[in-house]
Amino acid sequence: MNLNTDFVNKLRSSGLRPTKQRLKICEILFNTEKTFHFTINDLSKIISEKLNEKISLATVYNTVHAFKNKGYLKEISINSDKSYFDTNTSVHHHFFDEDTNELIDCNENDIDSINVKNNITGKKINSVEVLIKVASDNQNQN
Amino acid sequence: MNLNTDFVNKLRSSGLRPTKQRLKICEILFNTEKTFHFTINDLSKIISEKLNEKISLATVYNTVHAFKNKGYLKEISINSDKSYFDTNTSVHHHFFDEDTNELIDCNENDIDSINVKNNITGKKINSVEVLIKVASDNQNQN
DNA sequence: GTGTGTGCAAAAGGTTTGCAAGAAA
DNA sequence: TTTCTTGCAAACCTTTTGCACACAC
Repeated sequence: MNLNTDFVNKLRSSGLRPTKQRLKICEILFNTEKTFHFTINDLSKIISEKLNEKISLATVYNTVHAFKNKGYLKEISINSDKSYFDTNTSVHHHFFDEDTNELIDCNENDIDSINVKNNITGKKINSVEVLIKVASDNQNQN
Repeated sequence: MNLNTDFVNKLRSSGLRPTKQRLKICEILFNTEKTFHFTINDLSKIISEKLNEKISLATVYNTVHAFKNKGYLKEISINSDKSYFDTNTSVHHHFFDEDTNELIDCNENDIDSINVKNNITGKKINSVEVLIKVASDNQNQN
């Protein structure tokens, strides 16, 4: 299977050993045309549903963090009880639907690129994220 | 004391009973010239240091959430293990220093106002927040 | 064989909840 | 006296840790 070889190379090239578990997680995360958002919990469920085997939670956490550090995943800044990750690592922004807790990608043209005119001295900008919180039009939040 | 009366009115006008605990928390949060950022834990510490009495954690959580729902506080979207709140409820953006976990207000002129050209159908935009993550210039984040 | 990765269970940390006692209306 | 609020402890949930075993090289 070519894909598997691709993933093996991908992992190897970034110094991660291509273990069975990591390859399975690669398949789930990167073997789709569309990118998507997930929480660790989501991913854990997908693993146990799609594959008929279980990967330890600790390993899922390890792997996701390793992938994030290697730049294969992006963590999204939302104030939530859980962490959201994105398989789309390009610069883009998000809508967050407060009714459903759903994250939706912004199209590139939906927002002009952000120009940060002043930065903190001595620091380098790692990322600029825009989060647009939306909710049902007729909802009166307390 | 006038301030106290102000806070009593503020609370009453939004349907919150002006209890001793809520008034104390008002004093800490709103009786300063400068706005500031805090976590529940920060606030709890300030309470036990500044006042010589203790307010139960549950009450602090209750109060902060009540204030947030009434629009007296803003919750800031950061991906962090804790929630950050802001006594500055006007529209503004933030730097987040990943070295120190410090939140810093953007000046209004640092970023042009964001124009969201397309919204999700049937939803209303509640907020548009920009988070600029910065870190030390010579840091190599593995 | 050596070093890295996995899995389990336990621990940690922030937040929420249930309920009885207390305070405001 | 009725309703809202407080306080405590326990519960909850996500995430991290320690350690023994297994796997990759």
